[in-house]
Amino acid sequence: MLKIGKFFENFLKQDSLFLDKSVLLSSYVPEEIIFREEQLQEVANILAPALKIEKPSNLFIYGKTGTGKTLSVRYILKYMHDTATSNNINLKSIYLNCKLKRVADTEYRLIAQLIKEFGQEVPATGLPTDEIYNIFYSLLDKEKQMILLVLDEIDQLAKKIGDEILYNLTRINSELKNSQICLIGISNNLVFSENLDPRVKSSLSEEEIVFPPYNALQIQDILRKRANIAFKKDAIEPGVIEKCSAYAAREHGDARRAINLLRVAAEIAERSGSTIISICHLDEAEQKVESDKIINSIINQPKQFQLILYSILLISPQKKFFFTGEIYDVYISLCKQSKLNVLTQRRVSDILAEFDMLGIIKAKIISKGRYGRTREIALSVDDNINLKIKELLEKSLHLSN
DNA sequence: AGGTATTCACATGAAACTATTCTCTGAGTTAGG
DNA sequence: TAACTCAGAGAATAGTTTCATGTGAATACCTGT
Repeated sequence: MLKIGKFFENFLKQDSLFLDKSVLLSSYVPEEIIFREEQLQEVANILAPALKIEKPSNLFIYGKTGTGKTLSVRYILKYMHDTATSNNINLKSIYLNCKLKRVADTEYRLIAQLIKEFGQEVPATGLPTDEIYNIFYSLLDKEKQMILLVLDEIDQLAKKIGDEILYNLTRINSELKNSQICLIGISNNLVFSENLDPRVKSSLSEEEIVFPPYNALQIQDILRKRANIAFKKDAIEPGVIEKCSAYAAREHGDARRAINLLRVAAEIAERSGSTIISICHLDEAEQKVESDKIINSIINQPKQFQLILYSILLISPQKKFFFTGEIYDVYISLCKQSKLNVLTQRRVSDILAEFDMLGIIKAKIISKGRYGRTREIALSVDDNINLKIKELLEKSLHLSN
């Protein structure tokens, strides 16, 4: 029996730290949600009329990432759904995440996705948008029903394609005879509705609820609660939970991040054969989470993006800050070398802005007075990740030296 | 010295273009009656 | 004549280019002392 065989043997023998890993995944909905009783009650109050097929007020929920918005809504919807089915009420709830690429990030696709929820398929392209609307309307109006439509990360949708679609959605009700639809918007962006068309704003946010961030103590409790279900007893070294929540609280009370961190730490601990999750595993996890996030976002980028990033990496050892023009020059020569076609500076500028959004670089727009205005760019990852990325890019772009 | 005006090197916006994928429609073609 | 094929028109979308306009402050250029 060879090494690998032995490895699997050991793997089987070694008992897992986990009792139930799914508890630490973001899809998990806990039995009870702590520190959100108030908000839950409010949401419930607002949506309750739906059970009597009376249209509830449209609802708008704000809060930063990891404050339990999505979780709470899903929780409420689940209970409403249960109540509805046991009382034979025709209530349907649809949850859509508007950020998901190729699912609900355009007007056409959003409606197409809704149609799909009603069990019909429409082609992904080829039909005019109003045709899609018509199909949707007739589908909706076939029977008397109440529909709760949850649009998660609705700010992304509005940012990308404008607020016209939201206006259309709010007006659906006046087109329908039998059904009624209630919109529940969820947004990470606290000022999102400020720059919305006033008509949309008033009808969309008839009710508003804000989810405040958790503080470090609350995150600790949340983590403990999950950890109790997820891990065996005494699998966690004291102090780990505290530190984990401190990481998350430092951001802005992002509970999802904290839970994720804990899961990764546990995985690392398990892989290293440890029977306990210790602080050092947590530190390692933090690094891994960070670098995974960045590396993942890079390998999914198209070639041109990668080439531009590679240009940045080429300059970066030489100085701390550099400017759009410098990167563009390097980029052009790289393009010539690898005979890719050259993008305009306009485009490169946009791509740099996207890198900034992704957190790969830190860009600040500065004015150098007589010498123009530009982005002052610095890499925001540390050197060892940096090297990894560079290797990765060289491989994927087939270039060396 | 102090105050304006210029000027650079991009940023930012809007519109238009390109290529790809897909539907729908109607003309032309084919096979069977 | 019904069924089939296939090209062409029209849509949606992503990625890009073209054209146009905006911008903050270091410098150049005045001005009056």
